Amino acid sequence: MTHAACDHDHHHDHALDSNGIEARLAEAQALCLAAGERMTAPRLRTLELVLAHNGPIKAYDLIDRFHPEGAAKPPTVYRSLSFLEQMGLIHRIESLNAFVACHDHTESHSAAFLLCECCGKSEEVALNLSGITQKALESDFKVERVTIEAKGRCKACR
Amino acid sequence: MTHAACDHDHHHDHALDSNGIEARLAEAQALCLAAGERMTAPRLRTLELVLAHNGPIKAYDLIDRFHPEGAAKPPTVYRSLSFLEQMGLIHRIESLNAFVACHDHTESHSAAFLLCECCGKSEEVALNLSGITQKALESDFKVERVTIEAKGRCKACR
DNA sequence: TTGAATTATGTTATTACATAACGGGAGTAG
DNA sequence: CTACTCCCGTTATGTAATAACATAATTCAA
Repeated sequence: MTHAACDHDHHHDHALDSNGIEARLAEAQALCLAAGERMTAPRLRTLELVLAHNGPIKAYDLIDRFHPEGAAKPPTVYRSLSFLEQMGLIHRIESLNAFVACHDHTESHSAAFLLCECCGKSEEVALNLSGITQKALESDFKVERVTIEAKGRCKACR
Repeated sequence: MTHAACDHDHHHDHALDSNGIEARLAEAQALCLAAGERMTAPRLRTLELVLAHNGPIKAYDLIDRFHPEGAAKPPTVYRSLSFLEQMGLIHRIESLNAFVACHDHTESHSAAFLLCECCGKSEEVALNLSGITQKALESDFKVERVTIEAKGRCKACR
């Protein structure tokens, strides 16, 4: 982790082990199958790298890690990321220019994120959108997507 | 406006006239004076351009417009933008990589934005943060800043 | 099962967004 | 006056994302 604005260690990890990743990849494949979409090799590889990283990861880090030796070309990864995002398998974090695996497949698509500026990890929380929905209504504004990102310090980094 | 994903016109404007801009610039100068900060020429020019634009504007558009002839250097504008943001005079819109003048000097710094994908304009709304605050509390997460951006269609573009 | 349409990938190049680093000048406190 | 701090101009580079076009894989209908 290259985030350290502090001196403590950042090993309060929940990283998925390889079994966990395999399981998530299998779920993702099933989901695509059900949706009539193709989970191709580069898409799967991209998702694997996102899952393996413990927190939001940058597109160019994915590009660097994509092949055992040498980097991928940017469009390969960016196209995969777009697809995965459309499928609801990952989220883009706007305020970080980064991507994180979706951890809440259940809900009505509007997640919020708690982003630790110290350790770089994120927590996805389901949020009631009533506030912004109400304001939009008052302005006769039709909301399509909502981005909610809170930056600060997580429990372990306080 | 180069946003048109539609064919109607986008002249539902509230652009400030030059008097309005002058007034806002004077306010800004007063605010800096009160804060013991310097409102220098490049900062004032940057703010002027942001105010003159009717909606979020990109840094490189500011760079292009900075001088009557020829562009400014990026650091000139980015430094000014940082300063203006710290002073609460402008907001950065994360999901657009763009900047907009702050329209609500009164409140406890957490604005939300309604961003029209059709005409490119934004509306700043004051929002109660109870939802995310509550979630953060549950996770023992210390929130520093919150980004809330809703994309969709404004009243005039429905 | 062949071939046309669609969808996805590979590749090159470019565009867009943002900051590092350094030298110099203007304001200011001792 | 001078040391200090803050800000600016400039060059260079770093980082993020997409345009455009060629090729390959998959699908589906005839």
